[in-house]
Amino acid sequence: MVSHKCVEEVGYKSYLLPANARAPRSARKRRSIEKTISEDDNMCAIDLLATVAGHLSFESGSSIDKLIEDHRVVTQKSVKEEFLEEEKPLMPVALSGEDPYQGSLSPCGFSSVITGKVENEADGFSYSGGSDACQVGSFSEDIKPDIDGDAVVLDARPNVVVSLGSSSRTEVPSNGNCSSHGVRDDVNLFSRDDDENFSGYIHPRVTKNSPRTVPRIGDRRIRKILASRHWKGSSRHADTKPWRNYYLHHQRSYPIKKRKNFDHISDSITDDYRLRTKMHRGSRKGQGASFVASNSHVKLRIKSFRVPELFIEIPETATVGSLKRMVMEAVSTLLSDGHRVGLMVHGKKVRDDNKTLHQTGISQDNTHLDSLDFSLEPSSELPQLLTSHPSGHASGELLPVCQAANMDIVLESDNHDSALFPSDSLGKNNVTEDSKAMIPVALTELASRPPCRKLKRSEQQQQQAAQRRIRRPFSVAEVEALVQAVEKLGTGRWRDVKLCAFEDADHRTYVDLKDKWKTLVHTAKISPQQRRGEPVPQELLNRVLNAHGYWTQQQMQLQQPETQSQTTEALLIL
DNA sequence: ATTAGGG
DNA sequence: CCCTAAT
Repeated sequence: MVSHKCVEEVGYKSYLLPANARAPRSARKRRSIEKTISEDDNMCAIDLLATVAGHLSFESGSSIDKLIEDHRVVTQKSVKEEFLEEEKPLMPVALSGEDPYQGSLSPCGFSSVITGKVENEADGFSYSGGSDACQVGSFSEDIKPDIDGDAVVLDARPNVVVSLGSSSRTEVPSNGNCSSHGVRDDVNLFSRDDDENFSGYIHPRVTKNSPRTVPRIGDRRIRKILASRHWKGSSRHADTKPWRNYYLHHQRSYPIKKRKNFDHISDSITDDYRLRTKMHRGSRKGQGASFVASNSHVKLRIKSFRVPELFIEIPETATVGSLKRMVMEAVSTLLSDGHRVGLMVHGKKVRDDNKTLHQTGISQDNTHLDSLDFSLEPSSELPQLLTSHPSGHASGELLPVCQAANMDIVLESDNHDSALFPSDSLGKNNVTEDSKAMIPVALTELASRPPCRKLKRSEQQQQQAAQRRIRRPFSVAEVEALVQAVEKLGTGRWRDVKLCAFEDADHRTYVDLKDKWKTLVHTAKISPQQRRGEPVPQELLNRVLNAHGYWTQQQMQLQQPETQSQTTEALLIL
């Protein structure tokens, strides 16, 4: 969140000498930006997903390592907002833009639902949210996790599609029109590579000067980093109340636990691989492999992940790109924070984890498979409706959150990589045999294995070494706030800049601000054609240049004895 | 804990 | 963004 509280104090292009504002550090307010959290809890959901997805995707020769490695990998298909009138009071969206400071996003629902669909037709790829694709981004990095032991290497490109359903459904769809006598083996999540990176979205506190274009955020360097870097870090920027963050203006960071995820992928895939190896030798990578049906296994294709009731509040002056990023972050958070998987058969929850699939009615030769639903549920915490006022102060206050827009977010897995799936395996001829299942492990483990097992110490250490904060491009509003703060405070007092303009933006450290200023200065110096990401208004860049020039000069003069007249003169000029 | 600068 | 050295 960007605050402009220092703006009023100084006019445009007015600068203060550094000596003025510097307060003794002892007197400065301290804020604890980072909180500790149980790593295990935090990673439950994503670990689980990693496990599930790992199984599913590996089985079919693809991988979702990219998704797991960074769940921003999403393509948004269509967006439609619907607001429930019955749901009470407040207008869910600040359409007027008059109070852009209160924009927030929060999931309203208690649980999210993953809908498992069993499909056997090639047309199962149809989307539920309409046909007008609206891509907003994805990854393009080629991540190849190295897996020990069986040395399984994945290099497929996951393509995950997230869409906002065109209808607000509160019930778990049961996919009735999908015949279920057979299932394909192409349970896949893979990321569409459209050269647009994602990261969490920071809700702009000020939106009147919003950019006019859909932002393009790209940091190709990430590619290199992701591929080669050995990440280190700790459990910083964790938060046990993920949803609260949305009401706190997305101030928290959600580090991507890459290594951790890889570990789990490795584990699950390794297990899977071993299991499968027993059945079919020689199909290590699964690519193009024609799977031989095996008895008493259920093969499932999870087509969509349903995440109902994400609450999004955003000024109408915000950009489409902003909205997309908000949704993106919401989905990311949903995927990454402590959730467990629930299972429903024909709409009934299956609570007994010890039941066999067969006992539950999940078997290769029945018709229950078409109404098998997986749901994401909060794993431990109480309903994640904790929030706080937009002012960002008192935390833990309860707000009537559920007044809102009722939007469905469907995370649909899809597969367009025909190379991985020979056409004959997609055709109808193999239906019967396909129905006899591959994916032997995934479902079983979903139902029985504790998704979050205790990690060995070595694993934990590895996980801890995987922290990297998600990339959160500065919005124009944030840049504006930063520029104004620096105009006022100078370039050497990032802590004060933080306090002045980003006090409520916990995810923006003074180092971040310093770095951003650095890049801003650079951006301002290069030609517009070379700039990437959401375009920063030239006017802002000019101010960046001005301020930068001024303060660097100021710094010079501080080193060399300065005269009073010089100082005064500088002030007058600026 | 901050600052400054390279990676 | 991360990492480090130096305050």
